[in-house]
Amino acid sequence: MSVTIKDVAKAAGVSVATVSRVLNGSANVSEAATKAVNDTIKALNYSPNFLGRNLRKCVTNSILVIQPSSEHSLYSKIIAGMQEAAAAEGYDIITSISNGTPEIENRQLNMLYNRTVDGAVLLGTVLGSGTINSLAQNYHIALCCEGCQGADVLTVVVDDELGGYDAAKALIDKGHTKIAIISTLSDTVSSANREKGFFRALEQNGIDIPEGYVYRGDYGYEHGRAAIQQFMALEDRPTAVFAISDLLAAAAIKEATDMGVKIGSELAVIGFDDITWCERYIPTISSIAQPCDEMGRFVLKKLLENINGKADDTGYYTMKHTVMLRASTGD
Amino acid sequence: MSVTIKDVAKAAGVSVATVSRVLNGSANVSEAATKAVNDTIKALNYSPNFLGRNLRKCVTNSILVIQPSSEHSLYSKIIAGMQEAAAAEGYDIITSISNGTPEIENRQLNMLYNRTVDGAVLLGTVLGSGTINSLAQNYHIALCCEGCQGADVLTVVVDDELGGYDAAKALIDKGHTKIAIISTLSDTVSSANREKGFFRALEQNGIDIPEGYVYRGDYGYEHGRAAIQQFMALEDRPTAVFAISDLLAAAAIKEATDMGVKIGSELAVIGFDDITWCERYIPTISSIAQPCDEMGRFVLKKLLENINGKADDTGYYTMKHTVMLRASTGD
DNA sequence: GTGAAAGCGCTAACAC
DNA sequence: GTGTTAGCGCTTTCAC
Repeated sequence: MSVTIKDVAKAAGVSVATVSRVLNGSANVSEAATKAVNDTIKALNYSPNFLGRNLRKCVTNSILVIQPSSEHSLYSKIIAGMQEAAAAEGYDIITSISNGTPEIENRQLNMLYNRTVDGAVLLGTVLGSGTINSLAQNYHIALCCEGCQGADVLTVVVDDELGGYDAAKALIDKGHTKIAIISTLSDTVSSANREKGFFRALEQNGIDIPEGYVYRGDYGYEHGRAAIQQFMALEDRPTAVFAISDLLAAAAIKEATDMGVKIGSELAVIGFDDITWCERYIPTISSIAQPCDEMGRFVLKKLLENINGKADDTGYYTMKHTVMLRASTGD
Repeated sequence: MSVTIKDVAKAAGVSVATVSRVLNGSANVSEAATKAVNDTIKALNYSPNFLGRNLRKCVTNSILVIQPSSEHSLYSKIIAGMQEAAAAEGYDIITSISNGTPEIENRQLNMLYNRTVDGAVLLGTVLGSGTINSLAQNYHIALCCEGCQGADVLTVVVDDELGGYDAAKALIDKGHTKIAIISTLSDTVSSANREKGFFRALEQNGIDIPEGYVYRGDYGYEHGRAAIQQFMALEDRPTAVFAISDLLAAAAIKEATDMGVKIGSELAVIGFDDITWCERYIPTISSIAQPCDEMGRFVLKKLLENINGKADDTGYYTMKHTVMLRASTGD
């Protein structure tokens, strides 16, 4: 069917071994042979079949990245960083989308079992520590964006606690004392930590938070709207809101705007992640920016070190965020 | 290193052929043998190495999808449809991001050359017809979202011309006669067709369009803003705008809002694609919705038919859009 | 500097 | 119903 290394060898008048050597840039090949091989490769339009190569070498030079959704610019930016670091070492990144369901995520991990990839990075995984730890025993994996309590694997996340703290601090610095939070019922480490930081800042500043100022739903857009309905129905309305994700912040802004509440002056809103739409929204949304590019590059570099046996790092790394103040928190 | 089919055969007391038969659900295996094999597979925690299988069978059961960006919900939705159709036939989808640059797109096509995938779908490709046609001679590929003039390959797109027509028609039906367009200088088939449909609707309704009502830049957000600046500086301002993408529509809305122009009443805006943020934006954005899921399923089904030799379809298919009217075009 | 040959893990004739 | 074996395309040891 297609042209193989044998065809090249025959046409070039050398052995397959020599062709292979040229292909892999091996030292001991005469200049004449190298030229002959390269010429016939071009002439026959040959490209090596990686299935053969990979089978032989027991590596694939590709890394699987599983993301819950492909619509989240946070993930996109992190993956861009990964691609950069991967390319630098001759690796390919291939991505797949789990929809945030453990079944699909598990199915996609098959690529690890069947040796189609050399390792995997799980973005915002929904798997439990048991699964992850047993996985890590046989394969090279890393977590990014979302840690997993009790998982003993390479993990790279933003400092969620400090981010939550700084979000609250930004609101406090603007003079707010009636500060609400839109969080989630899910027990992800990231949201728990963002919450924790938020409450720490409030406590540290002697601000207490009435029960009605806390809304917990899930990550869906409707919950941002529902939160605002709850807050605005209170006798003593909050003047500022921290949403643990930008999507929830956008939803909150939308709902408040629809209710005639003026964002910025009457109600300050700050989100988390700094997704692309923050600066496109009306008004632009203040947020806590994750160092996406850096996180992506870092986790991939570390993972490749593990894969190549240069390290065996199961460290938990937190990276520094940036506070982005925009119109949604007023001038 | 890892457990192979041989190990399973030995442990189960059968030949590798029998194990392979069980693995592939082949008929002629006794119940006893099947049980023995399945038990040892479980006991040894065996999973087949696909590199071996794929090399032998000369197939990988995976399809590459190249997208310009992973931040565009249009692509995400289409890929979701593809994944559905692929899974139904036992295929995996793997995606990669080209950043809309031919160099990266070309590099990613290596997976086709080196037999890592059985075929590829190019979303919004930036490659020329020459490249695509020669590619199609040796590999199974399809285009989706964005056609390519002169490319003789399976193509699935929305009916851009009719979409542009209907967008203009929606504005005309609202009583507008001063209608501007934000388009692009790039020569993509999709934007050309959207424009064409737009002008056809205007002409058909006896509306002519002053030079200043046409803005052409690129797909970037800033261009939506620049367009509004151009329009609002005119003596005779337009009362409605068609933007050939939702991003440009959002930018236009943002700029107009910043200028104090009331969207909906003073200026109607309609976009194209119906990305997720259309219904989250303030105001919500009217748009022309592509039938993403259907397009994804369809193109993949067709591609797999080509791959499996059931067809050799290089057809150009256009799918029907839906007009979504929201707040940005007024009540 | 080069070639012969073994073998990576698997499937599919083919023989029984 | 089951086993033996060739071979997919490649790399790499081992001779020379």
